[in-house]
Amino acid sequence: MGSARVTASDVAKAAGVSQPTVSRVFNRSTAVDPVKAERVRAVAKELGYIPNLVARSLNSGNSFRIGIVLAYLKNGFFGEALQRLSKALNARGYSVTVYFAGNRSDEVNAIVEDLLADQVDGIVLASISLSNELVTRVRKSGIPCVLFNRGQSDPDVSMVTASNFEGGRLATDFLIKAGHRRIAHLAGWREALNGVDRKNGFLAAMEAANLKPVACIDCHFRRNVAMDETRRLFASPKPPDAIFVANDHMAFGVLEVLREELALRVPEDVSVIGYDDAPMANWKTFDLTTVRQPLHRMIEATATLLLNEIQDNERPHEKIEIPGELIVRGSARLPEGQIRSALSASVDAQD
Amino acid sequence: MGSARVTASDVAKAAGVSQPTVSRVFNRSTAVDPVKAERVRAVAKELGYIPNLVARSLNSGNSFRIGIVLAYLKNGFFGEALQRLSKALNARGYSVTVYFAGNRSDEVNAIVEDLLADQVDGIVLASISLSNELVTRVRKSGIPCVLFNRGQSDPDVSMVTASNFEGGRLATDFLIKAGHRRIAHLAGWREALNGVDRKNGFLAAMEAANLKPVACIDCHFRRNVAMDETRRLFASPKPPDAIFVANDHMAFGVLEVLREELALRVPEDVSVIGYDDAPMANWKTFDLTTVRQPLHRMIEATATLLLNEIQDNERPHEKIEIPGELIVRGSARLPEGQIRSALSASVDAQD
DNA sequence: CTGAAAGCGCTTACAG
DNA sequence: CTGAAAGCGCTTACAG
Repeated sequence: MGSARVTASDVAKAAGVSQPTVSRVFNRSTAVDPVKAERVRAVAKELGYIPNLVARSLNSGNSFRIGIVLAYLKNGFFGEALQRLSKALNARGYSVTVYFAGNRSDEVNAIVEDLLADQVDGIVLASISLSNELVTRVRKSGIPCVLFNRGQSDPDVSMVTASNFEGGRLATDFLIKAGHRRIAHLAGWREALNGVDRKNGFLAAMEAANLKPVACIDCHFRRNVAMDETRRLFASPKPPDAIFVANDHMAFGVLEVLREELALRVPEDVSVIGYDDAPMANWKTFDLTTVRQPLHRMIEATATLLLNEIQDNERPHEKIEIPGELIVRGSARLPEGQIRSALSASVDAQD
Repeated sequence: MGSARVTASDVAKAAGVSQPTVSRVFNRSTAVDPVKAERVRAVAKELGYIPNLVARSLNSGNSFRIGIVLAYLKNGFFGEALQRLSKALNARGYSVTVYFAGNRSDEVNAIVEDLLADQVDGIVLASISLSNELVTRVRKSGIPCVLFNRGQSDPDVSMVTASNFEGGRLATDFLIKAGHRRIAHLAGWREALNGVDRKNGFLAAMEAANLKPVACIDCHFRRNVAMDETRRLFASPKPPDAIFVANDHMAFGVLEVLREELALRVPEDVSVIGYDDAPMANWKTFDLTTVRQPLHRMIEATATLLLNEIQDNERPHEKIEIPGELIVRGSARLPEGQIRSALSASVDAQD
């Protein structure tokens, strides 16, 4: 219970070897006589010895800890991302410490100090709404860092994003092919490349089809704003007949306004497409056609990229774009001849 | 950039004092001559010195890290809990490392080893579905530990829960007062005291009113199971006219079945009450009457309890119950004369 | 393959 | 108030 933890020296004494030999058995840096190694392992197990990672950190210079900085976790997407990232990094021998950052300048300072004090080996910046100041400060620290799902034009950082431009185009093309001509876009946040790219994909698709957007409005990725803008759109003389929304979270709000307040039918009166394929998107309540963020592959790419940079600090920065996929459900009209994905039913398994 | 980190010795040299003096300035263990202290701080700032917490850990025996063990983060409740807990502990000088535990025995072993290797000062076990084996192993490790929102009958651990029994009674009384007589309960998970207490509150309220439950079914806190059981209930000759559901996540599924599949009106045909006041409960789409978990106070209690145990390992274990609150929205009929809470509109602010 | 030695960057008695 | 010294539990050249 309160008894002092077993150390390598305790094991060494009990096994009749030197402490460094015990160390070698556990970090396999050098070959050890198999017989002795076996004995050490047996004694260690008996005594309940577990190497102290703090001590290892101090002289190896590696803490085997990764800091992940988030803005909030209400959006289920980031919760899942955190869980998967944590598992992926654990599997590679790292533990994950979380830091929640507001956007106030003093908070940014505090977070950066914490990351440095904690000696993390690498950092994942994982929320769209993290300030550029934070990114800059982290870069200056020299600690390897990857932006997850948060593009930035600055070429001097590694990042992993979904191919948001392509996704925006995919969604918009789908609406156009279904015969929609009056299409609006409720966009993300102009400060986040993420949303900007989706918007640009939307605009490109519209232009290619010679269509003018009914509207294209920055909603800051906020549900309430998207709901207000929807009300406004439908208060106008010529409302849209289709809306591409920059993420699912906002799209759920849009659906609510359309159905509950405006008594419109979806998709008969209005088609709606979201972005993310959040866990709730396949609930019958929403049945949302959306662009899936390939989370699993994004996480793997992030973990791999980060560990590569940790191993080789001189490594050039990389940008990895993971292509998305349109998940067809009931909230948007189908193009001539197209049938629904068979996907929606199978995804709910884990909840 | 790649340059070596500034150490206390560097600062000492530049400030013309000894290294321990620098240390004293930063950990305020002993008084230091104010003039020198000022000089040290100035030099430290100039050189960008930040004390290395890993080194401090090694000899102080405190890592200033807390491990929080979770099962999953899809449920927004835990995401928010994690965020708040992290902030609360950060404010007290601790960083938070996350560990995701499955229920397989080998996973449990791995997690416990990781927690020990990482030298966390304390542990929060924060998911209903964590195995008892994990709890036992953690307790045996002697590391201070608090169960968050996961009751257990074993008196030998500290825990913080909402008063689930009271909450269950509160919800059920409300239904009874509104005139319901055919009430069913879709329960949580018999292995989790959490759900069991809610169920017992339900049963107590029913008995006090001389009512027999139409049904009382274990749904494992799983949305899909709750949906299936709802279908089954309404396929029976005498279905319920009110359902108390053990958490909001399941209640959302119940509402979906009632409205979309069975074309029933809520609350005219059936009243529904959930539990948690999850962020989505106040969306018009759901408008769910529910028992709010007082998350903020639960988090504060958890942080305080844990730090108390860290400071005094001999401290007797405590169980803290935080009373809940019924949030009245549109999914349940109102008792004679009662009016809706004015709350639902004000909560959405942050999303 | 292996032990003695030095050292990672701090904290903390111990003298003064 | 402050410096010299020892030590936290490991890893890693260095000899052998």
